[in-house]
Amino acid sequence: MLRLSKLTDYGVLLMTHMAASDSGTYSAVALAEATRVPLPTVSKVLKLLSRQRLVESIRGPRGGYRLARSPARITVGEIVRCLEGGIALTECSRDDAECEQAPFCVSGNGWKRINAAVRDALGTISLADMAEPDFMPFFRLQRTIQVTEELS
Amino acid sequence: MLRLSKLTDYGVLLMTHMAASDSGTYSAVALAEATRVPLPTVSKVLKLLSRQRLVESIRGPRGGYRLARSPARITVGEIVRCLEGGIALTECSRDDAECEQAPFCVSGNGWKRINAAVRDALGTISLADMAEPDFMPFFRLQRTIQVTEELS
DNA sequence: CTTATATAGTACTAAATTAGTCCCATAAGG
DNA sequence: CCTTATGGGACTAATTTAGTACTATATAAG
Ligand code: FES
Ligand code: FES
Repeated sequence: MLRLSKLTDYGVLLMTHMAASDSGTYSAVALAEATRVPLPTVSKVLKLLSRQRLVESIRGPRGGYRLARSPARITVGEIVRCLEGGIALTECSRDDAECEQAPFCVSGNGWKRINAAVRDALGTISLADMAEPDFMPFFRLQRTIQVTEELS
Repeated sequence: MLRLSKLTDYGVLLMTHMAASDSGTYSAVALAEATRVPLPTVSKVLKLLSRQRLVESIRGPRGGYRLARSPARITVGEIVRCLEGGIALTECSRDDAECEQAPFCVSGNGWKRINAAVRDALGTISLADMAEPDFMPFFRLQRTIQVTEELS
């Protein structure tokens, strides 16, 4: 299904929640209740997010998590990359490791290009966009103008 | 990793091979040898592709598989949809089934939009593009022009 | 009509990945 | 201190995916 893991789904959900109602910091418990995601899982996801500094953590009583940057400056792509460990549709398109059957393969660069397109799509949508209920993405048009200028 | 299944990878690989050297029909055995993918697996993939009429099958001696349409008219997106059973990054974004935690969820439409972007990216790249070794995707530029015109 | 070749369908097993939970360590406020 | 909260890691269960095998069906050639 070309699916993201549930962990990633949760991650975006949690962060979007934080972006939507910005009451400063949230404890894992509070987020679990608000989103109906099981607490241990919420905890796990936030820990992962905090390692890559997508959220900041405050320990101790009155502690919790808060977004590390403003929602507009955090992209869905970053969250995906953090929780999935990269964005690569196929082995061949990973930046490291070469595919074992490269010598017999004609597809070569195609996948790399497709990946770039997907990364681009994910990298253009911010948490602020996700939190906006009637979000209509004109991101594609923005790109358009940009590229068109380059063209001429 | 936001990965496609290996089956999908194989599918694209096999069909790209058929697109590149169009010697009519290929038997599963021939394709397995050419691509170094294990025969039973090749067989499985081709069967799946044939059900959705992405390849045509000819039974009996001198039989095999061939592309159902010209390479330029088959998109990578179609192959992915066939072998992954759809293109949906999250539960919420599937056309059917509603996500169970929709009532508590703020992300709402965001995923649908992201999916549309990904689908768009996959649907714009054809087998002919994949088979082209030095494929430089101007697909985005093509879109650009298109959209720009609409803009005015 | 018989035989060899090749796909169709399906069922099954094994492997890998992912999800989810738990425990203990650490930090900080009251 | 003692309570609250995160940090890290390890572990188990569940799900998904990969791969294989077997039987049935179609067809071309002799
Ligand atoms: S299949 Fe990996 S390089 Fe093409
Ligand atoms: S998490 Fe499913 S609708 Fe938002």
